[in-house]
Amino acid sequence: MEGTKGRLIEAASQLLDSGGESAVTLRAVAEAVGVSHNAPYRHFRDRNALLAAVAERDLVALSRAFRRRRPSMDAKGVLKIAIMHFIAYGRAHPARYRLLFSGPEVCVDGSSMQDAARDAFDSFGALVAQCKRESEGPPADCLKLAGLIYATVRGALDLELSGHAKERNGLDDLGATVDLLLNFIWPPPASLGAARNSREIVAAESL
Amino acid sequence: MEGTKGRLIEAASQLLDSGGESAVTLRAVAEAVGVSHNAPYRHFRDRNALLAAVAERDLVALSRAFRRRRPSMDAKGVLKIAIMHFIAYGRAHPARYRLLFSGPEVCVDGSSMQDAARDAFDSFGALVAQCKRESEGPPADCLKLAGLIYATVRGALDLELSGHAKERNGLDDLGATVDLLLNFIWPPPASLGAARNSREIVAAESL
DNA sequence: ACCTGAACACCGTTCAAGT
DNA sequence: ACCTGAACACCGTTCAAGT
Repeated sequence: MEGTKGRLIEAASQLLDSGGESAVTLRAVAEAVGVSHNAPYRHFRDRNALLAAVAERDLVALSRAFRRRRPSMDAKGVLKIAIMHFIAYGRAHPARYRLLFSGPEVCVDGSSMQDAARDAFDSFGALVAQCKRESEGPPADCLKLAGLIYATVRGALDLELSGHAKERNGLDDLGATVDLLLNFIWPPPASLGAARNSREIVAAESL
Repeated sequence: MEGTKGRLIEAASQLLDSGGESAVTLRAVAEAVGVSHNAPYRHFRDRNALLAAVAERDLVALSRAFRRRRPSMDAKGVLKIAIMHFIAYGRAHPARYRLLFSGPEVCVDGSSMQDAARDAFDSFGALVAQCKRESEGPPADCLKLAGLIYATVRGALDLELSGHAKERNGLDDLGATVDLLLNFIWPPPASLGAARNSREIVAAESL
């Protein structure tokens, strides 16, 4: 983590947080680290490669969070915590979050960032698989289910970060939107008249 | 639509399609229209304002598509067509699509782009409301439902456009992902052993 | 192996004029 | 009201050297 390369990545991360992507100028990054304005070219092919390195580092951190064990919790709880961690990351570092998913501009083909993204999704998929094992679930393919949840969380978070999530379009409460989806997939125990048929009640008992 | 202003917007749109956002340089736009490199400043406050104008124009077109009447079709069919239209737009014009939702960078506060975005979502919400009226649905708030569907479609489409949707993460088929969600919300008629209880069968009859 | 300084082409933006 | 040309500060990138 020491060495100029690591410090360049760290400086770029901080500039993303403080000023957005447009503030991440190779010259500003270099100055923050204390090297000449083109020293970064000894460590990264170009500006996009530096941004990709930042993204990869965050993806690895997300993967690790998704894989964290929580012994005293059921699978659905673990999944929800993971989702909330993801949301918290996006809210705290919107510019970096956007970087992870900003298409081929940054995501140089064949880079290790692709691997990191795959790894993060796999870890997420494992959480969904565990839910499917523990709860009475729908007959849907587990992979498709993970993809659906992942897409919804990302979509709702993107909408919030772009300022398009307002009260008037039912997206003001990110947690509520995610809960709505999860409750469609794994209906919760009967309560408040939400139970509409015996299947749901049986599912509730089986918890 | 004639006049330099309209032609600047059109030129910017084409540059977005052909070269991505980084290709939309005020100088390139001006040259495409045949004016001097800073004539755009007579029509737009700065580069972001021009991009916002492109986004607003696309949002208006989307609104209109969402409001299009389709007399011989049930509400769920109309909703699915609207979603597919949205997806087709994103696939055909990825850079412009991304522009619609790229946060406060482009979306100048107080601009009419905000209004256009609200209008587009309202039109979409009306389609969902019609579905709720026609089909036996869940007890969820209609606005929240529209928000959930909107977020999922956007999330799945974003993932596809950024190249993160692969077969291995269950997001390779955008239509399938959307169907999966819609079938959770409004269970389809019994078929292929998908019906699990009487509620679903009753719902099927009521179509 | 890593860094520096000068240089090039390009860009957003401003300003003083022009019609 | 709309446009032009020159100018400024800034940026990514390259290159010839330096240690």
